[in-house]
Amino acid sequence: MASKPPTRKPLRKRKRGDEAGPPRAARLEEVARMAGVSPITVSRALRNPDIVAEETRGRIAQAVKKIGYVRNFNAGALASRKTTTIGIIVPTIMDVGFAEVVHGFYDTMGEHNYQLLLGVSDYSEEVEERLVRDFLAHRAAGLILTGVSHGPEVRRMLTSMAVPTVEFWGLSRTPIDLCVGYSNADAAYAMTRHLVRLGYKKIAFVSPLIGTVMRDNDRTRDRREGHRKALRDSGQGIDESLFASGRLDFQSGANALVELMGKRPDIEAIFFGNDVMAAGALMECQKRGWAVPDKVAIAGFGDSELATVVQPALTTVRTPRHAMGKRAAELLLERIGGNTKVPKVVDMGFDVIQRDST
Amino acid sequence: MASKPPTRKPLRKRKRGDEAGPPRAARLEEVARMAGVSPITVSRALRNPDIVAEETRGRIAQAVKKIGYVRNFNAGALASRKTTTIGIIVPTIMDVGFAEVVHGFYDTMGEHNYQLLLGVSDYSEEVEERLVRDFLAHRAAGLILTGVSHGPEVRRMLTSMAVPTVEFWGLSRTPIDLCVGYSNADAAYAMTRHLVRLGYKKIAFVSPLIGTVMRDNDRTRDRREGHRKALRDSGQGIDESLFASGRLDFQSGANALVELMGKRPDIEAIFFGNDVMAAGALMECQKRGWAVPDKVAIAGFGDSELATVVQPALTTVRTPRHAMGKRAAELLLERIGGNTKVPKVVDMGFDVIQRDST
DNA sequence: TTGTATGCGTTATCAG
DNA sequence: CTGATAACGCATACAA
Repeated sequence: MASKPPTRKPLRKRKRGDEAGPPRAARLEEVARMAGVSPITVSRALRNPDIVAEETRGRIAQAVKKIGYVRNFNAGALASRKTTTIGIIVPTIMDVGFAEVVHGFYDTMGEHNYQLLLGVSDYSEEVEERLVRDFLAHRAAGLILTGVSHGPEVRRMLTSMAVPTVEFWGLSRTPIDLCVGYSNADAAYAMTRHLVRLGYKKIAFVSPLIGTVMRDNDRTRDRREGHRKALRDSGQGIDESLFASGRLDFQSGANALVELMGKRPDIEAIFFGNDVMAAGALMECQKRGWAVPDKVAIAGFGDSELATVVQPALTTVRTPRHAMGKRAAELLLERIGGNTKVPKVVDMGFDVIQRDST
Repeated sequence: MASKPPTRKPLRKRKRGDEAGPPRAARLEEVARMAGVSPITVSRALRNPDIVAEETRGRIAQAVKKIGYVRNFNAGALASRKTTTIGIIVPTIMDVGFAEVVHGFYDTMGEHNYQLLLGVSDYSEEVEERLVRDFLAHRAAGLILTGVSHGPEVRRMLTSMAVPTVEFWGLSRTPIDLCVGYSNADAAYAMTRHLVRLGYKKIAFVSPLIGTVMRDNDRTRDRREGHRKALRDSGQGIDESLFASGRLDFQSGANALVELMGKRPDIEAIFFGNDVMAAGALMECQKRGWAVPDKVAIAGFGDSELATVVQPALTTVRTPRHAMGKRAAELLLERIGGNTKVPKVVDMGFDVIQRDST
């Protein structure tokens, strides 16, 4: 009995999915058959049309449309070990500040045909770690993280898997990979110095608290510390009764105002760590007929749209939210493209905006 | 020469990735080897721990940790033809309304270990179609779309690929698959009837416009039509000079107020199609010393946080944003789970909230 | 410019 | 409860 050449096609025993089941999506092969080419040519026509003859491309396009073929990124990712998926993690999307960064980031990445996996950490490092793990399971081409403080496991995973990563909204001396933001401490410092220059003496500070279990975070802490340093550098002592905190919303801003003025009527200015709280306080002043800035000056942080609408317009710190997102995208794209000479830490700066509330 | 049994492992010619290249992520096989089991057992231990012996599971967990193994969803998706990825498309994330729906949706889906692909359409059907195609390429397990008006190709793709889909923020008589929302027309109708009941006669309406090229959308149109119908049903004629429109932001709300009152000083109430514009108008009234609601009453739409903070508090329509997102998630989960008896259209209702601005 | 052979890392299926 | 085998649908490497 003559030995046969090794069987090349081990006759598919068609075990899977050949019965009823859900309608199976079309494959490259079917498009190829209809267009009279090989699957790899279809693959090429879809990913890089230029390298396929125009006439061939036309037949393929027709077949694709007729069959209603939709690419399978999962199969592609497996074969190429590449994805066009980016993971971004923010503490919340209910804060327009984060939404604005996501927006800036999204626009730029979208132009380059990347898709965005959105993760919301609710200010929890534990949740963040789970999200990072999930995104890595998707083999995300890159990751964007909020802030510069992350769990050790997050850092380990990202480093060991060598995933391009950008941390935003802060400046880190030891970024996981890349970092784009501004110094929250310097920004708050600048505002307090500004208030001192305007002649205010008793300057209170209100820290916004967030999360389901109310707490602050690295950015908020940095702002408070910047404020304290400014007071010291201005020769003013630190008076703990001039510090308050509250949930990051309008009502808590109003409450903080009332609480502070209640126990320290000599307060001349209040610096809120967030525009929303400052706006809440401003409206409370209006209700009570307290003159701003004559009875008490009010400053915010963030320069949200509110700031120019409230009466009087709010003095605040403008942070580069949209620009941060955009820059993060640009850096990430460079990094994914293999450029190793991108700057590790990018300082986007900030501006103190003097308006009528101080 | 004795015939050998058929070679099972056709000696991998190790063509790919065996040289330098980036650090290759660990595979199931390596974990399996270290734990002394087969890869499929590791796979099972990771996906469904209960069906693996506790002792085995322990060894596997150890190996996973030591190696730093991270699952590969792409390979898993290919093999199982399933993903835990959901695509959600909203017109923008800068509007807290959409952010709130996403939030409600995200929380519920997150609990069930789904990941979210975020798409922003910028109110464009063309962009929406591209996003749907991308999400289908990811083989998303389900899709969430804003509104009930979509391009024909979107409907075709989703139907032919039989992807569980929920349209939210509207009620459709012919949903692509499922639909959860409320009637914008009825909601606006209810508000205008309410204003009429309060005794207002000349009631203006302001339509918010959105997108990079300013335009309205099905939801905004429905609100305006609801308002018109309410006027007709109240025996009032339609006076086109009582209609205005403007970009959806504070300033445009203020502008619309000024414009309307300028040309029609007899206006008694203005119904804004969005709270943000209404709040802008309210603040403008304050600046100008116009009494609200005595000189002019103001109503909004959406019941955003602002509504209770502005002075006077804003009469508005409360829409079930968070609940819509949550319900959409629940429906989608049922649908993905194979439940075919879920309701196709879910009406979440709305509430007219009477406050001090009317 | 197009095609052939092969592997990507996992899971469904069936057998034990 | 665990394992052997065969897909899953596509893209890389190389050849033509």
